[in-house]
Amino acid sequence: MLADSPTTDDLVALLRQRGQRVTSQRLVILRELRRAARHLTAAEVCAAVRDDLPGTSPPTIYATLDLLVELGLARRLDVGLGVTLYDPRVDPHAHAVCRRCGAVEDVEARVDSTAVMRAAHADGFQVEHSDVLLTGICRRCTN
Amino acid sequence: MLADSPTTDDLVALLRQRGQRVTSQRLVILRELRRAARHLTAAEVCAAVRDDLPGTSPPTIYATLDLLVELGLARRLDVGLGVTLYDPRVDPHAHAVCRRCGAVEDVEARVDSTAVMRAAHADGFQVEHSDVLLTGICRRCTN
DNA sequence: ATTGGTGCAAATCCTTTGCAATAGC
DNA sequence: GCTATTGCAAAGGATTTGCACCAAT
Repeated sequence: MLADSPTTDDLVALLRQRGQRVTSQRLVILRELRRAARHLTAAEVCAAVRDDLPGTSPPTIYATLDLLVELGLARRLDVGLGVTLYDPRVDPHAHAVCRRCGAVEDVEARVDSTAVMRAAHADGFQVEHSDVLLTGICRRCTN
Repeated sequence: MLADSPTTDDLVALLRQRGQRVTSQRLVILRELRRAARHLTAAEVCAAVRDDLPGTSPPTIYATLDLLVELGLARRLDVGLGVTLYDPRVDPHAHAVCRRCGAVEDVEARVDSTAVMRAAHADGFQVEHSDVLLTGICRRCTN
Protein backbone atom coordinates (compact mmCIF):
# COMPACT_ATOMS: atom_id res chain seq x y z
CA MET A 1 0.00 0.00 0.00
CA LEU A 2 1.12 3.46 -0.84
CA ALA A 3 1.61 6.28 1.58
CA ASP A 4 -0.41 9.31 0.64
CA SER A 5 1.65 12.01 -0.96
CA PRO A 6 0.46 15.56 -1.43
CA THR A 7 0.03 14.97 -5.13
CA THR A 8 -2.41 12.13 -4.73
CA ASP A 9 -4.56 13.60 -2.00
CA ASP A 10 -7.00 15.17 -4.39
CA LEU A 11 -7.37 11.92 -6.31
CA VAL A 12 -8.15 10.04 -3.11
CA ALA A 13 -10.69 12.68 -2.12
CA LEU A 14 -12.41 12.61 -5.50
CA LEU A 15 -12.58 8.83 -5.59
CA ARG A 16 -14.05 8.63 -2.08
CA GLN A 17 -16.52 11.34 -2.96
CA ARG A 18 -17.70 9.30 -5.95
CA GLY A 19 -17.72 6.02 -4.08
CA GLN A 20 -14.96 4.64 -6.27
CA ARG A 21 -12.06 2.57 -5.02
CA VAL A 22 -8.62 3.86 -4.23
CA THR A 23 -6.21 1.44 -5.91
CA SER A 24 -2.43 1.53 -6.10
CA GLN A 25 -2.65 1.54 -9.90
CA ARG A 26 -4.66 4.77 -9.86
CA LEU A 27 -2.30 6.44 -7.42
CA VAL A 28 0.85 5.37 -9.25
CA ILE A 29 -0.48 6.32 -12.69
CA LEU A 30 -1.27 9.83 -11.52
CA ARG A 31 2.03 10.11 -9.70
CA GLU A 32 4.06 9.00 -12.73
CA LEU A 33 2.15 11.32 -15.02
CA ARG A 34 2.92 14.25 -12.74
CA ARG A 35 6.48 13.19 -12.15
CA ALA A 36 7.25 13.18 -15.87
CA ALA A 37 6.14 16.81 -16.00
CA ARG A 38 5.69 16.47 -19.71
CA HIS A 39 3.27 14.93 -22.15
CA LEU A 40 3.25 11.15 -22.15
CA THR A 41 1.67 8.55 -24.39
CA ALA A 42 -0.36 5.77 -22.81
CA ALA A 43 2.50 3.38 -23.59
CA GLU A 44 5.00 5.64 -21.81
CA VAL A 45 2.76 5.83 -18.78
CA CYS A 46 2.49 2.04 -18.86
CA ALA A 47 6.27 1.64 -18.94
CA ALA A 48 6.79 4.13 -16.11
CA VAL A 49 4.13 2.52 -13.95
CA ARG A 50 5.55 -0.97 -14.46
CA ASP A 51 8.73 0.01 -12.67
CA ASP A 52 6.62 0.22 -9.54
CA LEU A 53 3.78 -2.15 -10.37
CA PRO A 54 4.99 -4.91 -12.71
CA GLY A 55 2.19 -6.49 -14.66
CA THR A 56 0.11 -3.37 -14.98
CA SER A 57 -1.85 -3.83 -18.18
CA PRO A 58 -2.87 -1.51 -21.03
CA PRO A 59 -6.60 -1.76 -20.25
CA THR A 60 -5.93 -0.47 -16.75
CA ILE A 61 -3.75 2.34 -18.09
CA TYR A 62 -6.37 3.46 -20.57
CA ALA A 63 -9.26 3.18 -18.15
CA THR A 64 -7.38 5.07 -15.47
CA LEU A 65 -6.20 7.84 -17.79
CA ASP A 66 -9.81 8.27 -18.94
CA LEU A 67 -10.83 8.49 -15.29
CA LEU A 68 -8.17 11.09 -14.48
CA VAL A 69 -9.33 13.18 -17.44
CA GLU A 70 -12.94 12.88 -16.29
CA LEU A 71 -11.94 13.91 -12.77
CA GLY A 72 -10.13 16.96 -14.12
CA LEU A 73 -6.70 15.79 -12.93
CA ALA A 74 -5.25 15.41 -16.42
CA ARG A 75 -5.98 16.47 -19.98
CA ARG A 76 -6.04 14.41 -23.12
CA LEU A 77 -4.15 15.92 -26.01
CA ASP A 78 -4.65 14.79 -29.60
CA VAL A 79 -1.73 16.18 -31.51
CA GLY A 80 -2.51 14.70 -34.90
CA LEU A 81 -1.49 11.66 -36.90
CA GLY A 82 -3.12 9.44 -34.34
CA VAL A 83 -0.84 10.48 -31.49
CA THR A 84 -2.62 10.92 -28.16
CA LEU A 85 -0.79 12.37 -25.17
CA TYR A 86 -1.77 12.90 -21.56
CA ASP A 87 -0.92 16.18 -19.90
CA PRO A 88 -0.62 16.56 -16.12
CA ARG A 89 -1.22 20.30 -16.46
CA VAL A 90 -4.88 21.21 -16.29
CA ASP A 91 -4.54 24.99 -16.39
CA PRO A 92 -5.26 26.55 -19.79
CA HIS A 93 -2.20 26.68 -22.05
CA ALA A 94 -1.47 26.17 -25.73
CA HIS A 95 0.68 23.50 -27.40
CA ALA A 96 3.09 23.66 -30.30
CA VAL A 97 3.61 20.45 -32.29
CA CYS A 98 6.58 20.05 -34.60
CA ARG A 99 5.53 18.66 -37.94
CA ARG A 100 8.98 17.16 -38.47
CA CYS A 101 10.00 15.51 -35.18
CA GLY A 102 6.66 15.38 -33.41
CA ALA A 103 7.91 17.20 -30.29
CA VAL A 104 5.19 18.91 -28.27
CA GLU A 105 5.99 22.05 -26.28
CA ASP A 106 3.86 24.07 -23.93
CA VAL A 107 3.32 27.64 -25.03
CA GLU A 108 3.17 30.02 -22.12
CA ALA A 109 0.67 32.56 -23.33
CA ARG A 110 -2.98 33.15 -22.79
CA VAL A 111 -5.40 32.97 -25.65
CA ASP A 112 -8.45 35.16 -25.79
CA SER A 113 -11.01 32.67 -27.00
CA THR A 114 -14.00 34.57 -25.64
CA ALA A 115 -15.17 35.51 -29.14
CA VAL A 116 -15.10 31.89 -30.29
CA MET A 117 -16.71 30.61 -27.12
CA ARG A 118 -19.45 33.20 -27.40
CA ALA A 119 -20.10 32.25 -31.03
CA ALA A 120 -20.29 28.57 -30.11
CA HIS A 121 -22.58 29.32 -27.20
CA ALA A 122 -24.85 31.32 -29.50
CA ASP A 123 -25.21 28.13 -31.57
CA GLY A 124 -26.38 26.27 -28.47
CA PHE A 125 -23.03 24.61 -27.85
CA GLN A 126 -22.01 24.26 -24.19
CA VAL A 127 -18.24 24.75 -24.19
CA GLU A 128 -16.29 22.74 -21.64
CA HIS A 129 -12.75 23.11 -22.92
CA SER A 130 -10.90 25.26 -25.40
CA ASP A 131 -7.65 24.01 -26.90
CA VAL A 132 -5.16 25.86 -29.06
CA LEU A 133 -2.76 23.81 -31.13
CA LEU A 134 0.02 25.31 -33.18
CA THR A 135 1.73 23.24 -35.84
CA GLY A 136 5.01 24.08 -37.52
CA ILE A 137 8.72 23.49 -37.14
CA CYS A 138 10.43 23.52 -33.76
CA ARG A 139 13.73 25.23 -32.99
CA ARG A 140 15.83 22.07 -33.24
CA CYS A 141 14.36 21.09 -36.61
CA THR A 142 14.74 24.54 -38.12
CA ASN A 143 18.38 24.12 -39.18
CA MET B 1 -5.29 31.65 -56.65
CA LEU B 2 -7.27 29.27 -54.58
CA ALA B 3 -10.55 31.08 -54.90
CA ASP B 4 -13.45 28.64 -54.90
CA SER B 5 -14.03 27.46 -58.41
CA PRO B 6 -16.50 24.87 -59.59
CA THR B 7 -13.60 22.93 -61.04
CA THR B 8 -10.39 21.47 -59.81
CA ASP B 9 -8.27 23.87 -61.80
CA ASP B 10 -6.02 24.82 -58.89
CA LEU B 11 -5.24 21.17 -58.17
CA VAL B 12 -4.29 20.59 -61.81
CA ALA B 13 -2.10 23.70 -61.77
CA LEU B 14 -0.33 22.69 -58.56
CA LEU B 15 0.27 19.14 -59.76
CA ARG B 16 1.72 20.33 -63.09
CA GLN B 17 3.87 22.84 -61.27
CA ARG B 18 5.33 20.04 -59.13
CA GLY B 19 5.71 17.61 -62.01
CA GLN B 20 3.15 15.25 -60.49
CA ARG B 21 0.50 13.41 -62.44
CA VAL B 22 -3.07 14.49 -62.84
CA THR B 23 -5.16 11.40 -62.14
CA SER B 24 -8.91 10.95 -62.04
CA GLN B 25 -8.63 9.72 -58.45
CA ARG B 26 -7.03 12.97 -57.34
CA LEU B 27 -9.60 15.09 -59.12
CA VAL B 28 -12.56 13.10 -57.84
CA ILE B 29 -11.30 12.96 -54.25
CA LEU B 30 -10.95 16.75 -54.12
CA ARG B 31 -14.31 17.22 -55.83
CA GLU B 32 -16.13 14.91 -53.42
CA LEU B 33 -14.49 16.54 -50.42
CA ARG B 34 -15.63 19.96 -51.60
CA ARG B 35 -19.08 18.73 -52.58
CA ALA B 36 -19.73 17.35 -49.11
CA ALA B 37 -19.06 20.82 -47.71
CA ARG B 38 -18.52 19.29 -44.33
CA HIS B 39 -15.89 17.28 -42.49
CA LEU B 40 -15.41 13.76 -43.80
CA THR B 41 -13.48 10.76 -42.55
CA ALA B 42 -11.16 8.95 -44.94
CA ALA B 43 -13.69 6.11 -45.07
CA GLU B 44 -16.48 8.53 -46.04
CA VAL B 45 -14.33 10.02 -48.77
CA CYS B 46 -13.62 6.51 -49.98
CA ALA B 47 -17.33 5.65 -50.13
CA ALA B 48 -18.18 8.89 -51.95
CA VAL B 49 -15.39 8.45 -54.47
CA ARG B 50 -16.37 4.87 -55.22
CA ASP B 51 -19.70 6.01 -56.65
CA ASP B 52 -17.67 7.52 -59.47
CA LEU B 53 -14.56 5.35 -59.43
CA PRO B 54 -15.39 1.85 -58.20
CA GLY B 55 -12.39 0.03 -56.84
CA THR B 56 -10.68 3.07 -55.40
CA SER B 57 -8.63 1.78 -52.50
CA PRO B 58 -7.83 3.08 -49.00
CA PRO B 59 -4.11 3.56 -49.73
CA THR B 60 -4.99 5.87 -52.61
CA ILE B 61 -7.47 7.78 -50.46
CA TYR B 62 -4.96 8.30 -47.66
CA ALA B 63 -2.09 9.22 -49.97
CA THR B 64 -4.24 11.67 -51.88
CA LEU B 65 -5.71 13.32 -48.79
CA ASP B 66 -2.16 13.75 -47.49
CA LEU B 67 -1.24 15.33 -50.80
CA LEU B 68 -4.21 17.71 -50.74
CA VAL B 69 -3.26 18.80 -47.23
CA GLU B 70 0.33 19.35 -48.31
CA LEU B 71 -0.86 21.38 -51.30
CA GLY B 72 -3.00 23.55 -49.03
CA LEU B 73 -6.28 22.44 -50.63
CA ALA B 74 -7.60 20.72 -47.51
CA ARG B 75 -6.95 20.60 -43.78
CA ARG B 76 -6.56 17.60 -41.53
CA LEU B 77 -8.57 17.77 -38.36
CA ASP B 78 -7.86 15.54 -35.36
CA VAL B 79 -10.89 15.83 -33.16
CA GLY B 80 -9.86 13.37 -30.49
CA LEU B 81 -10.44 9.71 -29.64
CA GLY B 82 -8.64 8.73 -32.79
CA VAL B 83 -11.07 10.41 -35.16
CA THR B 84 -9.45 12.18 -38.10
CA LEU B 85 -11.49 14.34 -40.44
CA TYR B 86 -10.66 16.21 -43.63
CA ASP B 87 -11.93 19.72 -44.09
CA PRO B 88 -12.36 21.33 -47.50
CA ARG B 89 -12.22 24.79 -45.90
CA VAL B 90 -8.71 26.15 -45.66
CA ASP B 91 -9.50 29.59 -44.25
CA PRO B 92 -8.93 29.95 -40.51
CA HIS B 93 -11.93 28.92 -38.40
CA ALA B 94 -12.54 27.10 -35.16
CA HIS B 95 -14.28 23.77 -34.56
CA ALA B 96 -16.62 22.61 -31.83
CA VAL B 97 -16.67 18.88 -31.08
CA CYS B 98 -19.53 17.33 -29.12
CA ARG B 99 -18.21 15.01 -26.43
CA ARG B 100 -21.42 13.00 -26.50
CA CYS B 101 -22.30 12.47 -30.17
CA GLY B 102 -19.03 13.39 -31.82
CA ALA B 103 -20.57 15.98 -34.15
CA VAL B 104 -18.15 18.62 -35.41
CA GLU B 105 -19.38 22.11 -36.23
CA ASP B 106 -17.58 25.09 -37.70
CA VAL B 107 -17.50 28.10 -35.41
CA GLU B 108 -17.72 31.32 -37.33
CA ALA B 109 -15.54 33.56 -35.24
CA ARG B 110 -12.00 34.73 -35.44
CA VAL B 111 -9.54 33.93 -32.71
CA ASP B 112 -6.80 36.31 -31.79
CA SER B 113 -3.91 33.92 -31.47
CA THR B 114 -1.24 36.53 -32.05
CA ALA B 115 -0.10 36.38 -28.41
CA VAL B 116 0.32 32.60 -28.59
CA MET B 117 2.00 32.71 -31.95
CA ARG B 118 4.39 35.40 -30.77
CA ALA B 119 5.25 33.36 -27.67
CA ALA B 120 5.89 30.27 -29.79
CA HIS B 121 7.99 32.27 -32.20
CA ALA B 122 10.04 33.64 -29.31
CA ASP B 123 10.87 30.01 -28.46
CA GLY B 124 12.19 29.50 -31.98
CA PHE B 125 9.08 27.72 -33.21
CA GLN B 126 8.03 28.50 -36.78
CA VAL B 127 4.24 28.48 -36.71
CA GLU B 128 2.51 27.22 -39.85
CA HIS B 129 -1.02 26.66 -38.59
CA SER B 130 -3.07 27.58 -35.57
CA ASP B 131 -6.09 25.48 -34.66
CA VAL B 132 -8.74 26.15 -32.07
CA LEU B 133 -10.81 23.22 -30.87
CA LEU B 134 -13.73 23.56 -28.49
CA THR B 135 -15.09 20.49 -26.75
CA GLY B 136 -18.40 20.29 -24.95
CA ILE B 137 -22.02 19.37 -25.59
CA CYS B 138 -23.81 20.33 -28.81
CA ARG B 139 -27.32 21.75 -29.00
CA ARG B 140 -28.99 18.46 -29.90
CA CYS B 141 -27.33 16.58 -27.04
CA THR B 142 -28.12 19.24 -24.43
CA ASN B 143 -31.63 17.99 -23.64
C1' DA C 1 9.03 3.85 -72.95
C1' DT C 2 9.33 5.44 -68.30
C1' DT C 3 7.99 5.56 -63.85
C1' DG C 4 4.68 7.60 -60.71
C1' DG C 5 0.11 6.02 -59.10
C1' DT C 6 -3.01 2.69 -58.11
C1' DG C 7 -5.25 -1.60 -56.23
C1' DC C 8 -4.98 -5.61 -53.62
C1' DA C 9 -3.77 -8.12 -49.63
C1' DA C 10 -1.72 -8.33 -45.57
C1' DA C 11 0.75 -6.25 -41.68
C1' DT C 12 1.02 -3.00 -38.09
C1' DC C 13 -0.32 -0.08 -34.50
C1' DC C 14 -3.23 1.61 -30.85
C1' DT C 15 -7.12 0.87 -28.15
C1' DT C 16 -11.06 -1.72 -26.48
C1' DT C 17 -13.63 -5.97 -25.06
C1' DG C 18 -14.80 -10.43 -22.53
C1' DC C 19 -14.01 -12.87 -18.77
C1' DA C 20 -11.86 -15.02 -14.75
C1' DA C 21 -9.17 -13.66 -10.72
C1' DT C 22 -8.12 -10.21 -7.27
C1' DA C 23 -8.44 -6.65 -3.94
C1' DG C 24 -10.94 -2.56 -1.89
C1' DC C 25 -14.73 -1.46 0.80
C1' DG D 1 -18.94 -11.05 1.33
C1' DC D 2 -19.90 -8.18 -2.35
C1' DT D 3 -18.55 -6.12 -6.48
C1' DA D 4 -15.52 -2.76 -8.68
C1' DT D 5 -11.13 -3.17 -10.61
C1' DT D 6 -7.51 -5.60 -12.59
C1' DG D 7 -4.75 -8.66 -15.90
C1' DC D 8 -4.66 -11.54 -19.68
C1' DA D 9 -5.68 -12.72 -24.27
C1' DA D 10 -7.80 -11.66 -28.08
C1' DA D 11 -10.61 -8.74 -31.13
C1' DG D 12 -11.39 -4.51 -33.39
C1' DG D 13 -10.65 -0.52 -36.32
C1' DA D 14 -7.87 2.78 -38.70
C1' DT D 15 -3.84 3.50 -41.35
C1' DT D 16 0.36 1.87 -43.68
C1' DT D 17 3.36 -1.28 -46.37
C1' DG D 18 5.01 -4.39 -50.28
C1' DC D 19 4.48 -5.55 -54.62
C1' DA D 20 2.51 -6.26 -59.27
C1' DC D 21 -0.07 -3.79 -62.73
C1' DC D 22 -1.69 0.29 -65.04
C1' DA D 23 -1.89 4.65 -66.95
C1' DA D 24 -0.13 9.71 -67.34
C1' DT D 25 3.53 11.88 -69.31
